[in-house]
Amino acid sequence: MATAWRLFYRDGFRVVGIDTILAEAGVAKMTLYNHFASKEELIIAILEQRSDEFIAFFTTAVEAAGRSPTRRLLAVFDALENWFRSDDFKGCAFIRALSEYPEPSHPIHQTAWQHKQELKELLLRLATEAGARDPMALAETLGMLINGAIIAAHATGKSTPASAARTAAASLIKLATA
Amino acid sequence: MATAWRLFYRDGFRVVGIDTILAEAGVAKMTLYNHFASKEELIIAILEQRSDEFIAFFTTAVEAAGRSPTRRLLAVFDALENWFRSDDFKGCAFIRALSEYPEPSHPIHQTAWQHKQELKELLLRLATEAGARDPMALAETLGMLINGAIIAAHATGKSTPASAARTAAASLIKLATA
DNA sequence: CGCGAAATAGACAAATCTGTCTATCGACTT
DNA sequence: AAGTCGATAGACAGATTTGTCTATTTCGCG
Repeated sequence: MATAWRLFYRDGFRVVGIDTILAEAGVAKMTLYNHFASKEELIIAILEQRSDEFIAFFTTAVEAAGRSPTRRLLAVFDALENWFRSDDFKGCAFIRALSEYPEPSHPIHQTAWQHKQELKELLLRLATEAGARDPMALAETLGMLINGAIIAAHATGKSTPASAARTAAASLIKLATA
Repeated sequence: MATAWRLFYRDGFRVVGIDTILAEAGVAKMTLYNHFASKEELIIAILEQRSDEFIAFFTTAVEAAGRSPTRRLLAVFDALENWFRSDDFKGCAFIRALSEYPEPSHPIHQTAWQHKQELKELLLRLATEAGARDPMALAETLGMLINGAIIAAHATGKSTPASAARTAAASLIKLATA
């Protein structure tokens, strides 16, 4: 699964074949198909695993930011910047999965979107902590800002979209809690 | 090219084969390859064509919004909502192209990103008109908001992200021009 | 030590992919 | 009316795709 993740994230879900993954991982084909019924199920399992790791990554950053609700919210954007700076950053696998499987009813599309919803729930909790007038609206707005920043960082290869998003987020938080 | 666009947008660039497009369009294979050297070139030509149409779509909406700079900026978000409401809306083909060809140096990736840059330049002009203190920063922030809204609208099938983004945009514009 | 379960290599099916090539046909122009 | 240029159908190459099947080997555990 580690090999599958690496290749999928590097090149894309559709373009990477089962054979390539198996050859690189040194695993026989039947071993894979004894654990997963199809490539689709493998992708879903990987996305679910990565979703947990990702939420944990942000949660850790939030917890390390102390108790100030605003600071905790902004910690998400600082974590974003660190992520953008990592060498193998190639955008968000979930956004990319949404795009590679554009049909909203597709299981992979839904799994990817579920992750985005979970992240929005984290933002919702933080927005509520911060005493926002409309926490749901604030969470959704910040979520959109985050996804937009990820796309910009991916295409440009720079981490600057994170701080731009952070600045905007700070303004929006201030307005929403004033 | 119309058929190619329809199928690519409906199902994805990688998943739709040349043969499928040709069969549906009633065009011979050599005709295609006399005009384009490869599938990649076809995709790039389509993206460039759609980019022009898209910029025109937003420009028209802006011009129809009158002369108030703020209203003109917000007209972009109203146009967004109309777009989300259309029946065959399946997200942004350019974001999807960025995801399907995740390598930033890939010609298709670059073409798709170029469109996003052109849209940002439109926003930059409007932000300058509006007298923003840092027009570039405002344009980039609004651009991120737009891309985030597109993703949310695609995954949920609803047009509500447009108005959420519009509200946030209105706040940010007010702050940036105060 | 031996048994059972799991992993392995590798052939195989059946379909699909992009791109090339040839030979025929049709339409437009001079 | 003849010649030219482009479109067409369709075969073809060569590679690749997911998933199945079989037969062998390896490993862990009692």
